[in-house]
Amino acid sequence: MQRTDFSQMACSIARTMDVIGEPWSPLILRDVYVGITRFEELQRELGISRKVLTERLKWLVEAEVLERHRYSEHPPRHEYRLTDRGRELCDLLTVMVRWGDRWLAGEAGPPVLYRHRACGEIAHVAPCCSVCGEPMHSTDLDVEPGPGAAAG
Amino acid sequence: MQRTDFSQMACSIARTMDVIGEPWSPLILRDVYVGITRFEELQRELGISRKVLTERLKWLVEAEVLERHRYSEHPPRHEYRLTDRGRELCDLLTVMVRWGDRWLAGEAGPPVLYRHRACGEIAHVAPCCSVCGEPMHSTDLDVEPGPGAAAG
DNA sequence: CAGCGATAGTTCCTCGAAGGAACCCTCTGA
DNA sequence: TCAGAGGGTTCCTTCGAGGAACTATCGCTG
Repeated sequence: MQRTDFSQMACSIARTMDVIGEPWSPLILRDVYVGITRFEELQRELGISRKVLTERLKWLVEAEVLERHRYSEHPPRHEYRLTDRGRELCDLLTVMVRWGDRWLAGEAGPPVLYRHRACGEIAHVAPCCSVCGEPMHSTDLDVEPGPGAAAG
Repeated sequence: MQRTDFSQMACSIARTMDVIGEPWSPLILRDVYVGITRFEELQRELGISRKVLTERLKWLVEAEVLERHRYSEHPPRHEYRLTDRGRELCDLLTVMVRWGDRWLAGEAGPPVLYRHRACGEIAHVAPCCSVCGEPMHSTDLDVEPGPGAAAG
């Protein structure tokens, strides 16, 4: 996709960006998430070039974020579905939404609102600590080498 | 940067990807976050082309995610710092890390561990509801049009 | 059974962005 | 006065994005 190979870097940000490191992929995932699952629909909705859409879908299927599912044999028809991996990527999308809403939405306000089914309220996502449950921001973290760190 | 203009779309994912929708920007932010703040350092650390680094830094400064700060008059020397906007983008990076750790780290395990300063434990970020505090995944959400939705 | 439309791509062409190497300028310290 | 670091800029090549046109299969309708 891009010239540099980010997938081999010892960094989970780089490896994630290797999968969705251009703007169309997250938008494709968003659309699949809301039920726009077919090639033609996606192309119309996004206004993406058919060529690029073909490439991205192939890439996302290879990355096991989407799967291509045949829903009709005659004629052969496909739809794209989120895998578990893909569904968890959508959590990342909700965090993107939050940042975009906060810093880029401007006067008009957020284009979309999210209602948390569990509590019934309009809400946004907040980053919390998996251990203690308290808010967890990048400024609250200390970084340490992990088992997969490059040999030093 | 890319040919299509994502900044004008009525979607906070698109607008966010307009800012960091290629792999280098998140890596630059990560480095600035951990204290690698100068052009030469960044270039060496990332292995990025000087030309592309120049472009990305300019772009991130324009997007008000970084600011260029002169720390020496004679000779003129600069460092790049995170703005508030940028610091909040780092929260997004921690979520990317989490996904990458989970799905792309493989046998070796995560390259980096994060210790939550508040509780002292190695932890990862978990998406929670800003209202009720319970876990909030993309599958727990209902989507509604917001004030900034395109006229329909 | 001819023609049309929907689905799902593929091919071709052009232009801009990525990568890399080389070059430039300023200032400092030996 | 010359090497070296900091911080870029310029130039060249190649690859990917975007867009338009083309292909192929099947179902429906007149």
